[in-house]
Amino acid sequence: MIENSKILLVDDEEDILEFLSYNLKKEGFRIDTANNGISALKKLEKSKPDLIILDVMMPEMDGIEVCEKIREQDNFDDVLILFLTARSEEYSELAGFSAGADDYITKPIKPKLLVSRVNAILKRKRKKKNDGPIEIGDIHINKSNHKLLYSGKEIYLARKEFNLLYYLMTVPGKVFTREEIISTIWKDAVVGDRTIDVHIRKIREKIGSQHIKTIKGIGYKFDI
Amino acid sequence: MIENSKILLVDDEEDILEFLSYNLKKEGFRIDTANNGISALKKLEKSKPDLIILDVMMPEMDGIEVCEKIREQDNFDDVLILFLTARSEEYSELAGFSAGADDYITKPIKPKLLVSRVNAILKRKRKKKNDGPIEIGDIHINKSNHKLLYSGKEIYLARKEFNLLYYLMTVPGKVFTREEIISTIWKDAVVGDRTIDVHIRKIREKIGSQHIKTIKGIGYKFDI
DNA sequence: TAATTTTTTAATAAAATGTTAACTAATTGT
DNA sequence: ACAATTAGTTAACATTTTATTAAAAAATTA
Repeated sequence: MIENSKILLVDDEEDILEFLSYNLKKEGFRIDTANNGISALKKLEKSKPDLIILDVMMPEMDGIEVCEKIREQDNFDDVLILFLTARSEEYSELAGFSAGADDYITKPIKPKLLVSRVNAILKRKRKKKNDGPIEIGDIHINKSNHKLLYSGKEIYLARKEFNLLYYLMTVPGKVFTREEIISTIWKDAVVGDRTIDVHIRKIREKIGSQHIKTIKGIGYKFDI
Repeated sequence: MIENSKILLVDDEEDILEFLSYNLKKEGFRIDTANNGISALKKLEKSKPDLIILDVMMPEMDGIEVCEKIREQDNFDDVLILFLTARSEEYSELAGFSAGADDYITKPIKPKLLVSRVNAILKRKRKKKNDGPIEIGDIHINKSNHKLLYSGKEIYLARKEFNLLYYLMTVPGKVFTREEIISTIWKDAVVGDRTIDVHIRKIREKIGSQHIKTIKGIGYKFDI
């Protein structure tokens, strides 16, 4: 998926467009280019990029302005925007973020860094979606800092345990089938049914079994 | 810090409260709401938000007035205030700033822009506040003179070590993922994961390992 | 430029986590 | 009640992730 992502490059300097293009194409990205803000805004509709790499310094319409214009539109809410800035322009970091940028890279651009940043940002996009903190009764679970509070005290869960409990807590009361659980917690691995049981057991060991109910023949649910 | 920030939303329209709430919770913010100025002022004390998002147009007491009332109080000097205004109300921008607002967003609200504004404004606050010295228990770290005091005696850390420790200490208790660490400490180079381990080890060598905890599969945190 | 320090990497050891298999216990349908 | 099915438990084993070295590379200082 990441390799197939489409990227729109916007810069007034042809050299830089080529440099970026070359390095990103090599990684398997699909590339469109524009050499000014106006043209970028026009191309958006057709190109439907996943990510826009935008030079801050451009004549006529600067990157910040282009970014704001994009964010004003309804249909490009989730396009990612990455700024290119000169190293010195400290100011543009904050200005860029408040205009709605997702990240920035400083020039001079190092190919390796560019690629890893682009990969990271695209990966993050798909991950983010649903991982806000959840508070149910006495249990607070927070994915962003991997913390579980149970009656106010912190309890450590290993990663799989944590993800499993978090998943069950996303919809309290709903019975998650084993199939559902496996297909979200074990995205790219094949595991046996007993494996889930073992993890459930470990969770129960730590937070008691009053909240996690077994629905025999179906699956598990988190109950208040 | 940013992910865990608490935000108080104040609007008389239930729809908007819900819309804001949904989009900000998704990003990991803790949310409180109030549907008028009076109630907001009451909730302030208990809620202790980092940021207040305030609709300008509300019946009875408008946002400007609420903002002024907040700024009159002593204990909410550093709470951030962000206004929601209709696009047309040019006037309210000025009035808002002179009432003590930190930024404003025009309706209709674009989720992506909202989130990035909120992040930007919180980041700005943190930068201002937190580039200074941090004291946690026995450890004093000061970026401006690159000094670390541990139980009163000075300990020398190389630059990367220092920056890494400082970064972890900005939000004690928060687990920083390797990704987060790399994208802030290694802004301008691509390094392998083992590199972090080595730096962590060197820090532990100097200040002991009771404070810096490994959360396997996730990252590291500084604990009191 | 040489010397020194810092940073990164690579190889390997250690530790924690994750999975399975074999067995037991509980529940369900007949 | 009794078989059949499903879940729970445990400990061994496999896998993944981190810790530790030492040494190479890069950056800094003298």
